[in-house]
Amino acid sequence: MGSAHSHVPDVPRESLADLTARLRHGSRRVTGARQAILSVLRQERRPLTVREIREDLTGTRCDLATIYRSLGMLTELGLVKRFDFGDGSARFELIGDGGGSHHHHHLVCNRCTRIVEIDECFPEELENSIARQNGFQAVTHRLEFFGLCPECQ
Amino acid sequence: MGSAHSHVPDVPRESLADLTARLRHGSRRVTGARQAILSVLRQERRPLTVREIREDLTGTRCDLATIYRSLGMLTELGLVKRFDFGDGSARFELIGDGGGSHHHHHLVCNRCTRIVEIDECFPEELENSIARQNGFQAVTHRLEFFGLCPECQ
DNA sequence: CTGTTAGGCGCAAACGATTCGCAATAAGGA
DNA sequence: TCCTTATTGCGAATCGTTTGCGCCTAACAG
Repeated sequence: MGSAHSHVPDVPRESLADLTARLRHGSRRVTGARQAILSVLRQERRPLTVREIREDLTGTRCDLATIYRSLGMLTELGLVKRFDFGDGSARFELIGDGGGSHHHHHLVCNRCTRIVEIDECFPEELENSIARQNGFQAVTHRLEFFGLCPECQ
Repeated sequence: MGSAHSHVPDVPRESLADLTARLRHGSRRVTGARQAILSVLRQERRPLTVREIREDLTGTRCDLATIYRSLGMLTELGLVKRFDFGDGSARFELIGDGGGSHHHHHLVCNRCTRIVEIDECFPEELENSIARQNGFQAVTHRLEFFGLCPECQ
């Protein structure tokens, strides 16, 4: 399996330029803070808390409120997705461009909070069936897995 | 206290007496506040926020801190389960005794927050496979559905 | 029934995450 | 470069939840 520490840039990641282009496209200003935040999210490809993001900011010092506001805006623009692991703080992850594998879930270690991205998903047919049975529309789901990672067992 | 002969609705619900017995069994005191809280949870068979619980308390006035502490204790004892719908406030639901309706999920309306209990679950084999693939142990999941209920469409 | 006592309770203050108001600042276009 | 206005920083405000601390009372022995 992929090593844990060394960053594995084998996955196509959008360049910062592309990201800021998407910002402009959303008629938002490309500010230092936003570039810095995007840069952090782009390097760590996993959901980060606001505090983690701030600590990862190199050089650019940035107010928490600004990070919150930026993440809110980036989420609205669809550049970022918000996850909730139930520990009281939201996490934010950069989601790839265009049609790609947007939707995914996570497997979180209960002890060390190591996070693994999971591609398996709740069966679509079953979800549709649930929606139909209850007369609901536009049904989505929130799904996360928790357990003990190999190192913590 | 010897109530409960009025027409208690449908689904088999543990009596308050049974519940308090379980409290005693956990060597916890059976106080007025706890009985009141259990009573509320027993009537509304859905995850309730702390604020909802307090508003549903009839007669017994009860401090928020007490409700939080009681729910924490009841959760530890396994009488209550905590759910998180990602709206910032935790919900608590009474879970039946022994073999009953333990594990289940919810379908929540995005507009009116109406909640439907869902019995369908993430396929166990798939979950095991995910655990195995990643070397995790004791894997569980958190799964909730969101959509628009019939009335809100 | 009464006294003892440790677990519970109410209240207020503390907390951590997130949001808001407002004046100062800096993108981006003219 | 100048101007307009989105954005930032800072402090204060919110919100849900937790905690410290005396007072109170359920549980139990006598």
